Amino acid sequence: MTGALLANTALFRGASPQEAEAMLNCLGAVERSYCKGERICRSGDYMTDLGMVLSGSVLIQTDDLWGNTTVLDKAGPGQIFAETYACVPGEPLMVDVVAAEAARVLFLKVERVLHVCSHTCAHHSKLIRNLLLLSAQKNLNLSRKIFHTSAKTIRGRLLSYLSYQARRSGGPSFSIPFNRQQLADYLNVERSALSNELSKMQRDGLIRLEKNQFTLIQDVSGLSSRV
Amino acid sequence: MTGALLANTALFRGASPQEAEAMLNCLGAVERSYCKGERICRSGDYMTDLGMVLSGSVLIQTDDLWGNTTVLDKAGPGQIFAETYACVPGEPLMVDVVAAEAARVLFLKVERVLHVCSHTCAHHSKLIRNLLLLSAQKNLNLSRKIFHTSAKTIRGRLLSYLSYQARRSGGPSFSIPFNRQQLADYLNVERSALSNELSKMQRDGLIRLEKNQFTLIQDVSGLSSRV
DNA sequence: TCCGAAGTGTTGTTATAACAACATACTTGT
DNA sequence: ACAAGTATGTTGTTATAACAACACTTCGGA
Repeated sequence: MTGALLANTALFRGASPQEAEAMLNCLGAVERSYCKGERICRSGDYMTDLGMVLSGSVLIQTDDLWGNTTVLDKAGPGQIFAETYACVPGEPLMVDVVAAEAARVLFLKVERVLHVCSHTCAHHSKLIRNLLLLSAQKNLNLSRKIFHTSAKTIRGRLLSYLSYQARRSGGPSFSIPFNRQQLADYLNVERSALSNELSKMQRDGLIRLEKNQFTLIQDVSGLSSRV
Repeated sequence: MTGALLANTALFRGASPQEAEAMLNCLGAVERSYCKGERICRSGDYMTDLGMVLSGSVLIQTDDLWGNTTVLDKAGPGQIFAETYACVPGEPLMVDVVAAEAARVLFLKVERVLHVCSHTCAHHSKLIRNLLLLSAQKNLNLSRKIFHTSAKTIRGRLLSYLSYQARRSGGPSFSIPFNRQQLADYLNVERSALSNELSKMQRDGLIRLEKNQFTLIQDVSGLSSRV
């Protein structure tokens, strides 16, 4: 029954529902259920398994030195978490994982994922490639975030981010997947300061915006080519 | 002759020099030489190969919207670069790679790395695991940098970074692998402001420092446990 | 239709970091 | 031992973002 769900995940992509389900044995799969708010992994834990959300959702969060909790990420059905830590033995978890709502989680032993057991597991090697792909993609996302937050000013960060979105959309007009608060969090700035700067940029004729729809004006001749 | 070098790299770890060299055929290896300053990869390129530095060194750098060049990383003999992009088809390079000095670079087709060719390649599957490990490690490094630069104040960033270093060293005294400028770059702040804040923190009795040797005072009772 | 909640924009004040400029170490080669 | 260069710390000024407080808009129920 979980096979159908698994076959649709990025991790098991390429396997049929039957094949996916059949692999679970090799992978030391264990399923657990959690109540809303329950802690699934705790900062400092050493992970030997990666987690895959089967139902509900989990939050990846961290408490800073002063006890403020920040949500870093959210994983829903079919998405995996803690896989990075599980892949690097001896590296303690730097975050907490808690259930955002009632959730079922499947834990897979990374050791078993990485070492092809026998020829009965047809898609095992595809599984490893999928995991590498996920890791590389996460890598790029992290790099991009660092890239977009490296500018000192809010305007600089916005231009970096918006230029990227424009390039990715293939034109000067595009919409972004964040609301203002989320964009502020992503760029690591204050929401109200962000709103303020967006207004100024519109007044300065750099952009036009309507809700989440942006247009980059003045394709800053000569600048846009490289960045 | 390159076998001995290869066998010592993180990517080929586990293979003997002979085995490593023998694998090069399967991997579509091509060696290229570059003069100092020569551009090896250009922002926007689509990578099908990962690069491994055989000799010399290369810089991973980026030009921002205003043309300022920032060095993001440096790769020396045995280290690889652009592997993340090569692992995610269709994702254009966001950085430039240039030779920091005269350099020889080995390019390996990621497609060939990921797909085990035949049983003659004994360590091919180990190679994939090595690549995944490298990717996961890079991931953690990026996450840590984001983590340490998420605080709004310089002091907050320093406390985050220094607490981590203390935890990792297993005690309140430790030395760091950065000079002031490098630390400032890492934390994304101004060098002189960093120096200033370090002095203040010492005056405030939070830390003691002597060159790159730090001691965290007042193991901030109650706070340290989680972070 | 009205209410409340969430999202967004605006403004003024305050805290903070960037910046510039310089003084003081500390290296390193000759 | 000296000079030149690099690294680091110090200070005052200025630019900028955080913060707080509020007005305005959507939007989705009740």
